[in-house]
Amino acid sequence: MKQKVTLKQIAKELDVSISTVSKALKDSVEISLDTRQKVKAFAKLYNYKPNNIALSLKNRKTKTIGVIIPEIVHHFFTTVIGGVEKVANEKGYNVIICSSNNSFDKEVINMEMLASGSADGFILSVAKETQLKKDYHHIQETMNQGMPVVMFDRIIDEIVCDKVIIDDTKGAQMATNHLLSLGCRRIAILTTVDYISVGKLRTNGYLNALRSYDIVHDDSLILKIEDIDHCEEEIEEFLKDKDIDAVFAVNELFAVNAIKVLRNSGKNVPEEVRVVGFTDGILAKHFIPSLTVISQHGEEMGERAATILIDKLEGSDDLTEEYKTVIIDTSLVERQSTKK
Amino acid sequence: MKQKVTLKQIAKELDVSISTVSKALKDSVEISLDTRQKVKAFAKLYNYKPNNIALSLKNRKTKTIGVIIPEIVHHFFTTVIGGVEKVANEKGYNVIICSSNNSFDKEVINMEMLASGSADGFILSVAKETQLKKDYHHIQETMNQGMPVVMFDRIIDEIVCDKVIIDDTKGAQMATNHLLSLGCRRIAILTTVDYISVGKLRTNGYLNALRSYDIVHDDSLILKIEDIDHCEEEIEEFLKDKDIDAVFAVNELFAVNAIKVLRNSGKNVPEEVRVVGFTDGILAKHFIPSLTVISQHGEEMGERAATILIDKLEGSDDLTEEYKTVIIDTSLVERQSTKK
DNA sequence: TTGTAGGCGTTATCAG
DNA sequence: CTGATAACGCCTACAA
Repeated sequence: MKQKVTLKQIAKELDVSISTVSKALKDSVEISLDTRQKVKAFAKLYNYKPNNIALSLKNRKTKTIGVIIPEIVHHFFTTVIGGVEKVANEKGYNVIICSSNNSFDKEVINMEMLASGSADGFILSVAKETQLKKDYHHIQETMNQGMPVVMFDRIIDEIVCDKVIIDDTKGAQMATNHLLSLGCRRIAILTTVDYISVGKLRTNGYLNALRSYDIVHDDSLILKIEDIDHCEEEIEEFLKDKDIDAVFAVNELFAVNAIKVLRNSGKNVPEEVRVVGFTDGILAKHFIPSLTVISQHGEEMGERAATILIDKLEGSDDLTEEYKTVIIDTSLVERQSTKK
Repeated sequence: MKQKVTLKQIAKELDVSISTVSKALKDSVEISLDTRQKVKAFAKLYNYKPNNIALSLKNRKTKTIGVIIPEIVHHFFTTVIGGVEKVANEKGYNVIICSSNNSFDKEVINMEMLASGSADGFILSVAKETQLKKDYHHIQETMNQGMPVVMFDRIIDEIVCDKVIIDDTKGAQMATNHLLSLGCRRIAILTTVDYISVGKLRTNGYLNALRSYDIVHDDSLILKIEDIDHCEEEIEEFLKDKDIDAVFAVNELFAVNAIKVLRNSGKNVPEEVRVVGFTDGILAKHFIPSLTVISQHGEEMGERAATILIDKLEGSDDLTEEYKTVIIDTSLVERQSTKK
């Protein structure tokens, strides 16, 4: 079992110095054509590849991006990762992905681990627990150490850094407006508890839309779901005997469960109740009826985040004190769940 | 913007030598209690963290596992990753994930990139293209360089290494048997083209099951789908006017589309046609009717793969020439799509 | 045209 | 008890 070949070994075999080999491999004119060819042939033969670790140490950069997300088994996040990977690979960067599993502690551990030499910068969507706990020292610290951080989707207002988000409020407003424009007036919303930033914003969008139609919102039509694992029960309880003509759900799962519950109680979607969801995932596309949703364009988010991060990484270190917040457009994808 | 603190800096500040600092931080008895405390206090204050890169270089290992999968936006694979991350993190390993996007070239590039210093070993599920092309030099090479590789799910028989798979044949047989035991006799199969290893195996399982019931298989009931993006059309064309009482689909998407097509042509699932899928994902759980499927226990696969890899990484380098193939049990998850 | 030396951050060995 | 030195693999300025 042969080990990896190093410059040193090649040098010894060829009886030249290490730096000669190094230069020859870079086609430096300092080295005679003859030696160059000899070295390169030898290197190819032994399948020489420079050791990334050594390069990282020398150059004080790893050429890898750390991505930390709340859940890896989640279509939206993997879509974003797809976007990140795409531009990262184009620009010669590696991507390390860690999931915090929505745990504050795991987020901190992962971040510190990657920050101590494994990554040059971060793309981050914070854990639920972090949003609840409001403890952001780990993020602040890695930024203080000079590593750029780009947050996306679940961001933290108090932290000053680059951000890529969608306008959740506007998206929710768009969704609700769509229902209103179809004539719906008693629109229920299935949302999350307030400490989830995106849930709160989407609730606000819903309220805005109602207001713009001069409708006074009815608190009994608002369900803030605490436990996503038991959302079906919560939704069932909530929708029971409720007089509504539409549902706006802040994610796919809530939307699908709403349809299920409605159907079980004899109400058809979209004929009697229209449903709009948020996030354009697998379920939305393949469910019957297929779901009208607000698409977040996850891949684009990932691409933008990666572009910003890499620009910062490669830009002159001086003018880095500018932070931008990019807002990705959402769009309404009309499908069967709101058809006439 | 303060930079990361190094031993050197601490040493200078405290006016001691680098090695004293290093030892003090490790609580070496060589160092006086006094100095130890001083150093540690200072280190804490400046939030010193040893630089992973330097450690990697020194120790000749990175403590990270490279995972290469065909698609990141895929529930099964992310489930597996979840399992890998779980045991990796427990054992102090990092996980780098790269997707090959089912491209041979990207698989090679990613593998070489990670192999040249970024990872100590690999967990790999090969790209479609690689299976088609049958070019495995990159895998063989990284193994030759002494890096262990564990393959899972989409494996390559010709490569000798550790493997974690399910018994696809048996799983498919179980699925088909279930349909047969319910009295179905004209069972269609929606499968993939043969070069996808798992597709072929599942087809075999289907055939085995029929054989065990002394049923001669009917080629007109076998659809090998080429283009997964247009599977709905293919399925529609195929099922049109077909006299069947059950469908076995080798993945969720095929199953869901089958149900859709059947319903559109006026056949109810499960009343008139029963459907079984493979892979227990989001769709299976939430579709209406919910899908009876063969569960692959992805998380467990990931855990096993990671355990095997880490054992190999940490085991004595001598007795590494043993390779095992772990077969994870599949199980039938009964849901509505096969209910009476 | 080639080689030497120093350094990236750390640890281990050995000398003081 | 403390410190100097070498080494991990690579690169580069500066000799020779």
